Amino acid sequence: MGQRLGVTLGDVAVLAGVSRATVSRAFTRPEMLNTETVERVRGVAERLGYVGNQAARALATGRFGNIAVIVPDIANPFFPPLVRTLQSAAEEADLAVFLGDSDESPEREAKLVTRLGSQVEGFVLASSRQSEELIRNLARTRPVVLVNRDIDGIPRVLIDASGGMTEAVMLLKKLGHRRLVYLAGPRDSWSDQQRRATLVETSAAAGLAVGIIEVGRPTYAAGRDSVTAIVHSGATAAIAFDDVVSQGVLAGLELRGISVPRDFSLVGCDDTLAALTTPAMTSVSAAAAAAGRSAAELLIHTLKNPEVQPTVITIPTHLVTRSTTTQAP
Amino acid sequence: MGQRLGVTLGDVAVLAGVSRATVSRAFTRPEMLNTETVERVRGVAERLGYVGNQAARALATGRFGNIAVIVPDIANPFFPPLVRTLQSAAEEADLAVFLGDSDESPEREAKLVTRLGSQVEGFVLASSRQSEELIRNLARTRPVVLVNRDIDGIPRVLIDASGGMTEAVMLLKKLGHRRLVYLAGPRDSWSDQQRRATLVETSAAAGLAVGIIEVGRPTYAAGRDSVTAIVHSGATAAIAFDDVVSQGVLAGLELRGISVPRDFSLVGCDDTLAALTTPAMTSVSAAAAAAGRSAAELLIHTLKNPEVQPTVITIPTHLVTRSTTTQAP
DNA sequence: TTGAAAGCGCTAACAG
DNA sequence: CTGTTAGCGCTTTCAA
Repeated sequence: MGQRLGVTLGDVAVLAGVSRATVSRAFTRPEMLNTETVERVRGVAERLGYVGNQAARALATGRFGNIAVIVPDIANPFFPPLVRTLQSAAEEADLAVFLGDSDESPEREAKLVTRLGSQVEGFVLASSRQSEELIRNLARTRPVVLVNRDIDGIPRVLIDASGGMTEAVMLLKKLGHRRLVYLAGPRDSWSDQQRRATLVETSAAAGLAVGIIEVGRPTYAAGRDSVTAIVHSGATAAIAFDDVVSQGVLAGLELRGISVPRDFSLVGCDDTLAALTTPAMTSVSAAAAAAGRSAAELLIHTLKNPEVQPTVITIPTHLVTRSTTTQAP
Repeated sequence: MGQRLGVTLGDVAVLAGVSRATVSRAFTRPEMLNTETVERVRGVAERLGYVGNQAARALATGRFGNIAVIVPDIANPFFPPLVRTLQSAAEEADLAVFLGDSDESPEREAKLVTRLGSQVEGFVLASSRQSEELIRNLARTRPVVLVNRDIDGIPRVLIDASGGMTEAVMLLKKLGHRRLVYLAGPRDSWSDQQRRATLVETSAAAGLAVGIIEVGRPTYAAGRDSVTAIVHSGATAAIAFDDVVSQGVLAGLELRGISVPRDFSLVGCDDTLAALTTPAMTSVSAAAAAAGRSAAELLIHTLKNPEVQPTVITIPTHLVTRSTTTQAP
């Protein structure tokens, strides 16, 4: 059996000379009670250091006061700002947040979801790698908000990279580049699919050739190691899935004595690291912090109004031109 | 009253033709049961999609199956790798993890702790900004593991920067620098206190002058803005509280036309960003990922053996020499 | 405005 | 090996 581990509502009740129901109400429905009763009860509670037991409350109400955010890789610089604002917004609504890192694996993501499912009000799935079916099933159970995943009928916030990507292609064309490569990210990432598709279309429309190099998991090392393939491709400019990859490419290029932007132009994505490198990278903006806040607000709103139509919030992007793009050699 | 929101243990029980206790045991103590009973029960559970209710379990056992990790700023690149390994290790022990971001505020940290206190087994406080007293009180309640905070009697993992710092001072001396500055971080950070103290001592011993510039919250902007003070100080080399600050300084210096390392030498700390910059920064190593894993293991171990002596794990550091340190001008 | 009592879903003695 | 029973701490009808 569970053993007592702190001050309980009952303790407060006896000391305040009221019933347990009254103590409960003093916190959850003070307007039902005599003002002085509320004050007395709260005073006693304070003195005793009473902290409500969430588990018991959850059991009684069916509400947990928790949400979960799942990300593929918290070490990828895109996610920390997102998680940060998310948690901050959640805190304001008195929600605690579980963090799950799926390590880019759909299976681990699914496991996290079931593990957390029994103690959260709702989920924010950021860049979910799971199948649409699984996500739909989950969403039937409880509120789900997606970030950078586009599933009809489920509330979501999408960072629409197509704007920035298109600008990038146009810029590169104007600079005289004829042959580009896209350093593609994880295949089950919606962001990658969108970026890839935009790039292919826009390049075709602009009359530019575009090769695709799969780097898989978007890491610095993967970017650096893709340089061989880049050189092989004969391209004079590259657009990377994200800034981490892009930064790896930058390093790999320099390692080979290929100077950026003199010999080669480079565009990143997400603008997470771009301003920090030397030369500062041209990158597509991505407002991860804003996305986190929107996701939290969307979830909280859905929690309160379960019947609302699924909303989709689109965050537009643009190209931030810095020093890694210039005239084709 | 709470309303049923899913398949309960009772549902499984009737369908499997056993008591609820048996269903419970089929999951928590299968060795007590007939193998075939276990299989039958689990089969039924599976078919029904039964997922145990954590709140109820927690209420009955007093155990929650959750831990919390609190960080001052998840967007600071030191923490994501730490949180990542922490969560991964926790997952292996079937513990879910709450993430709290205190935004460098002791008050918010305290609030998070009380908010989460009623649903976690234990805490990992990373770079806690709280008073020693509060932490001691908390530790009386439930297991607490500290990261980069040195409180006697509480299990902790400390990244000991003194090794790397000392090497840095020695290197700079050898390179002919006579006057250094330390770009100091948050005052209530143990790491800062340790780095500051080491630097002052070592420099004195080495016969070098060392100025201290407070940058407060360790951000890129703060680092960049500290350059005026650096120039004023007359120093020829700087050691920064962390790589974020250091990177800001690097940018600020370049902005003023001060070339690193030609005109000025720079050492970062934590080695989070150092390898990524151009020029690559000399920095003190810091193994955040290892710290996260150790912290998780320490907490899990404490959870299982409540009576053990408080352990302290010290992670040594060293200087990683790259390109931002050279002969004094 | 307050109290009594039932119950949320699960676990753990204690019997058998 | 399995069932019965009594809670874990809280909320919420229902009555007073």
